Amino acid sequence: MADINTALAPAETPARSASEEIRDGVPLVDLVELLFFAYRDFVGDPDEILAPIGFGRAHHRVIHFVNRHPGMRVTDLLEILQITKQSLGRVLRELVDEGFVESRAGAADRRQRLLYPTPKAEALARDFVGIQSRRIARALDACGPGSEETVRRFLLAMIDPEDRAAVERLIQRADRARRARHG
Amino acid sequence: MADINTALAPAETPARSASEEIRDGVPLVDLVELLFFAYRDFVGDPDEILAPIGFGRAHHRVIHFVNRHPGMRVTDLLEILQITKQSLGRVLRELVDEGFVESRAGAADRRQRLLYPTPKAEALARDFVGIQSRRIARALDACGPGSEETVRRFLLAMIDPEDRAAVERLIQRADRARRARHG
DNA sequence: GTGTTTATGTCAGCCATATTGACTTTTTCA
DNA sequence: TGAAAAAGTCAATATGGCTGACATAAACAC
Repeated sequence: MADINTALAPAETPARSASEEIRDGVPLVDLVELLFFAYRDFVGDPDEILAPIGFGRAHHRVIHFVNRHPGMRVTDLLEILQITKQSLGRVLRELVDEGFVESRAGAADRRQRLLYPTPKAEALARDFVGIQSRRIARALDACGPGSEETVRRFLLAMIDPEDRAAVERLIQRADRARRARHG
Repeated sequence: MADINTALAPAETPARSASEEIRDGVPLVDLVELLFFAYRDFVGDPDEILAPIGFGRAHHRVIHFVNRHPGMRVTDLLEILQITKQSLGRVLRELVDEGFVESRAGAADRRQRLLYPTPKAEALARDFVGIQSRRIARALDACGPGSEETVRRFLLAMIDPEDRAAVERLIQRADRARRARHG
């Protein structure tokens, strides 16, 4: 198992793998671990809301994306979550059965099932985004002014390049729709 | 289900929940989704390395932390991963059986089992950190100078306040040990 | 129009990772 | 000497994934 890091190291620098790289005083391996801990607590937030109603994190993800991007096709959701339709199937059926998600045939293409949140799901999704946004707002407060844009660019650039444009379009479309509703 | 966001809104601002908050032009909900996509791809990186050897993400996490913090107690690992000892048990047994982790009794307290990586695990861990560090380095390149420290502070502040000091100590101790080894 | 492709859904079986609860062994320590 | 701590184990269960096979309805291509 050859170490491709050392193999790629430029000749003029000392043999030092990317795992030992330090940038501006910050070892990158520290950021690897901090991202692990940050995400661990970030996804733990919705658990308090989910536990009483008997839903899990899979339900949280579906409710979030269906609420934020109403009218999304099943295929779109599969691509976002990167799971199989069989995996999504069970979760989605429960959400439809219990009145959190509505599935309507597409107007233009009636094969499609477009997914919409019910008022129950909208309330739940607001709570999810609320608790996670407050965590993010607190963290940005600790970073000084202008950090919002730095963090946004960092997270976007962390996404696989081939998916990045699609994610940007998805988010921009959702923001535009929200502005149209609320000003 | 009362919306505690609006309940907490200061009187002088319009009634706008945290889920609609915009800071410096960046809607916080965008950061919620970007963090989801960023982490999705970030944890996908090690899969390429794991698949051929029949290990999963649970094995990755254990190998990473045992390698980065050698001599860690089982209890420490349980607290970091926030799983039960029964869950860890199976994964750890596999890693010990296949010669990736060594478990030695503590010198001072012989009840403790201190965990050490074998050379095999060290090589694997270097590859894990390498591939994830390269993703982070690429992302930092997209953020301009000084973003390293902003991102570090952001991620640290995302961690639950009661765990933050422990995480900082853990990372600082590992960095000191690494400097002692490599200069 | 007929045939292929697409979007969706479903059945069946399986795997990885997590859980709770009960219990044991070894060792430390008051 | 007895309680408490660190670790390990057995059993049963839940969740959230997976592959493979197959079905249906609608769109589309020729």
